[in-house]
Amino acid sequence: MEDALAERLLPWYREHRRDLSFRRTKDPYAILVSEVLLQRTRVVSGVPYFERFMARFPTVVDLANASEEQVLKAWEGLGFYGRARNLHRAGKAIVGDHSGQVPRTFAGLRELPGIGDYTAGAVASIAFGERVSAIDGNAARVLARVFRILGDLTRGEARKRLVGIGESLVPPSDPGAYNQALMELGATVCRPRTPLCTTCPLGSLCGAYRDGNPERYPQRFVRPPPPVIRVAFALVERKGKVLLVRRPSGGLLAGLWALPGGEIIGKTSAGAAIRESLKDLGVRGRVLGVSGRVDHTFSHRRWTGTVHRVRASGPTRLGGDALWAGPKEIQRLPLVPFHRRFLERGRGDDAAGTGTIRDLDMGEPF
DNA sequence: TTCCGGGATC
DNA sequence: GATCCCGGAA
Repeated sequence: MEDALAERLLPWYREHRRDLSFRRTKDPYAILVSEVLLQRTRVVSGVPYFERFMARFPTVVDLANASEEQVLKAWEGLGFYGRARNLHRAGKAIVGDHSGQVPRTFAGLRELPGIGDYTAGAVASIAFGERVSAIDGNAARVLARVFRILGDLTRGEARKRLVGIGESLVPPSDPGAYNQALMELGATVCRPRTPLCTTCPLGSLCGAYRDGNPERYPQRFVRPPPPVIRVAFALVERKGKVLLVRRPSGGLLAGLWALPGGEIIGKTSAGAAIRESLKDLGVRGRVLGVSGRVDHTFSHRRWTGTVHRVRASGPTRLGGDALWAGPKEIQRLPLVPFHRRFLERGRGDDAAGTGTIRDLDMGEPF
């Protein structure tokens, strides 16, 4: 079985692999970028980001010299923004501690921020030919089916079995192609639902296929629906500019610029919540009405609520984490993706279809 | 509209 | 064990 898998996988891969830009490079830095960028991200949605990222930061020195804001801007829309910050830190470490050379071993790569077992294995095998495994979700699904691994593949005994089997199968020659082949098979043939077993190069090497129940693997576990959290944001206008605040450097949407506002605690009204957050920023004004709705689901919580137009009055002195943004800044800054549409729609009259929010003290100046 | 899949960190 | 997003499929 050991060699049989690789022997079937490699010819299949040469024939069927998708022609993707990140597969055309041998530059270890580019491979590292692509692997971080594809963490928890589908290949098709990651590719345009990869191309833009490499155009923007062609070398690790360019990345290391960039500001965190510039890196975040290139990441805007991809999600899991901690990845961007970690990749930036990794770039600085490569330049600062490794003479600008990407570490050539699994162990060396594993030390970099944002590089876990998967990414270290992928870069070590693909860029440097080290015989290590790289088991992403696609590869895990293939192995779970071939070897009929039951249980939760992310932890415990099932995880151990998966990793043990995965490591034992990596061939000494071209482990990078082998790892990519396994992942590619999972992505395109051994799909989560309705796998294309009739065209699979593994055929009856696969235990689940022989049993006639490939979809039984890997086992799925119920994911409880995320808690719904009320939010309210303010679209504050003054002299054609809009008020933005920088989100904290840790946590949700870390480091992105956003409309002021956020989660609402308890029974506070949306209007009151907005007045409160603007008061904290030293901004005075009046809430005019609702200009849109937010309904956005993250990994672990769901935001639902409203965006309110606010007319600011009087002068304001803003700190470093707040600014009045004109069109130029709106274009240049990394923004919360689902806030951007409110800014680009411009001054937007109170949108129809959002329903009228009855907030009796709405128009009060504050 | 809901569901689901895809790694790392602390 | 809890935190961190998005887009395509259903």
